[in-house]
Amino acid sequence: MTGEQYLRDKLNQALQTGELAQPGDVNIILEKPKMEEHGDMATNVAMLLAPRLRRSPRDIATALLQSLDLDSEIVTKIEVAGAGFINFTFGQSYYQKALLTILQEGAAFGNSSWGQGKRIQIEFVSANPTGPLNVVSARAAALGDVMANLLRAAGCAVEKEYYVNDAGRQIRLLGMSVSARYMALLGKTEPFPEEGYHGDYINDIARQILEEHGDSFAGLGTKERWQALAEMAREALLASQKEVLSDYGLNFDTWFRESTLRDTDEHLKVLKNLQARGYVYEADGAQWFRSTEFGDEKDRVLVTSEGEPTYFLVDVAYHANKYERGFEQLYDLWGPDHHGYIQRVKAALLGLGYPKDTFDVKLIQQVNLIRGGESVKMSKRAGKIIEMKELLDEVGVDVARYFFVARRSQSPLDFDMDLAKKTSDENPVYYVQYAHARICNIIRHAEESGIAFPRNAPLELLTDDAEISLIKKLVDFPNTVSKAAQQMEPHRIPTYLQELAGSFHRFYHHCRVVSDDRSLSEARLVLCKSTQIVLANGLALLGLSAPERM
RNA sequence: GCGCCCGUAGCUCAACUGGACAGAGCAACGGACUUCUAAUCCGUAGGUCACAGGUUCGAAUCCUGUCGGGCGUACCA
Repeated sequence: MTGEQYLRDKLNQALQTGELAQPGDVNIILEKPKMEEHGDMATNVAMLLAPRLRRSPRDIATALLQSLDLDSEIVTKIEVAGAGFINFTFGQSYYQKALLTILQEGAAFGNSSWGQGKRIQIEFVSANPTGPLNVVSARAAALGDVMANLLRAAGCAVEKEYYVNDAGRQIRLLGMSVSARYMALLGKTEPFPEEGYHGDYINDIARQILEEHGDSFAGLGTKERWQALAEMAREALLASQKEVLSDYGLNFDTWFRESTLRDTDEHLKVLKNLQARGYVYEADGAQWFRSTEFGDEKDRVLVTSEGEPTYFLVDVAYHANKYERGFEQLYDLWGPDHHGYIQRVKAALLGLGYPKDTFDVKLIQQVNLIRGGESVKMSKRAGKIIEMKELLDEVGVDVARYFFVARRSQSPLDFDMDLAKKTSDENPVYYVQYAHARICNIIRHAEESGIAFPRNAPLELLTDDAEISLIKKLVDFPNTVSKAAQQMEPHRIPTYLQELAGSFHRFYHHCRVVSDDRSLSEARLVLCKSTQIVLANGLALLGLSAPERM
């Protein structure tokens, strides 16, 4: 049991039995004070009760302490401070023993059961298979993967999904684009589509198809050629997307194809469902959804006047399909240019009767690549994009993932290529990894010096400030992980790891681990091992390697 | 015009969702390698939390307005 849980239980007990007994629930907030003088854990519960009890916060705090029954081994100091905070200080033995929990739980340390096995699906990247993945996809990929890891650690049953838009207009354009290039390679002219794809990769694909299949497509009718080439190009691009993501350490549980919805007319069933519920009307020859009834700005078209189902309708069917597969909570990660689209999807899902607040969209803000102090302009239309693969080749997987995850996802990100490429102290990734490698080295050195890892180390010897503050940081890990999961804020993990690594490096310089004092060496080895576990667990959540040597 | 996101140290970002004196890294300056890795550590300096009101015991955080930056506002996907 963590110290926080212990205090929470005791406070609840005091609030139910003592003179301050409360009829209603009191939401007790316990948190780690910023300043060390304020102890290890503080609560503002007295201030929250003050208006209800019509007594001063300090007065309530004092009374509360009377009915609070705490083990003096665990909590060594309690005080009422400031406007009415109650500050608790844990004893050194509490912290020393906490190390045993870390060793015991190992790779599971940091996990919690908060999610209670809730079935969650998180869908991200989902780029059209009409081109290579770009750096924005790389950011979404890192964030989605880490969010999934966090939710899993918090006890949810999470699946990662990639939605493949393998049907519709953009695929037709892809086929026409490739076809134009293919014919050009054969010396024949075919007009390039107005809104076609201009990137060099289109040419590469055309050339590859020519090499593998010769000129056999030239003899087909135009439409047949377009379709055949569209399919081949689509599958080739999809395969290369999968490859890049896999190199990135990201493997999706499901690749869901839009065509499976269209093939089974699932979008039409959804349309009927919405009609049956009275949310569809006809105007100007099109079928409209009354999304304004659910707070959207205007109603939205489901079927065009030409009789074509809109992307929106298929997308609604897709999300309905997710629910039908048994997921209780859906998350999508979208680019900032789609924010206007959120409301209408939510509206449609409510219209279909799915529970409120079970579908949420996290917007991932754009990525600004900085090279030589200047931002690199990207233009999709001109085919000038920075490919994810280029980025990974240049800076490596660990650095890329770390940089993307270290910032709040809703803030635009300046990605400094020059900084990312530096293998020096300016680069924060190595700071954390170095701490891990350093510990591995200490443990190796201890073994060489004849000190095996101790079964029962005298942990009470760990009393130095540097040692205790390192342990405090370690003990905070589970709390950090579950907060990050609950708020869907991956950036908390890099921030935490940065601080933990700092605590460790400070300890390293202040306290020699392997020394003539065998007992002390053993105790410090346990501290090192515990730190190693937490660093490794944290790096694993981020999908980064935990190097044993650097 | 309307809607969403953002504005914190010279730069890149935190601040546990309303808590106590706003913290890190980089850059600058000054120190520490005969030691378990100096990819490290110690110290100095750096702030009107964009601005103005409001809400309350208490605001970087909530509400209103203003100013800046980004994005969106299709019977496209």
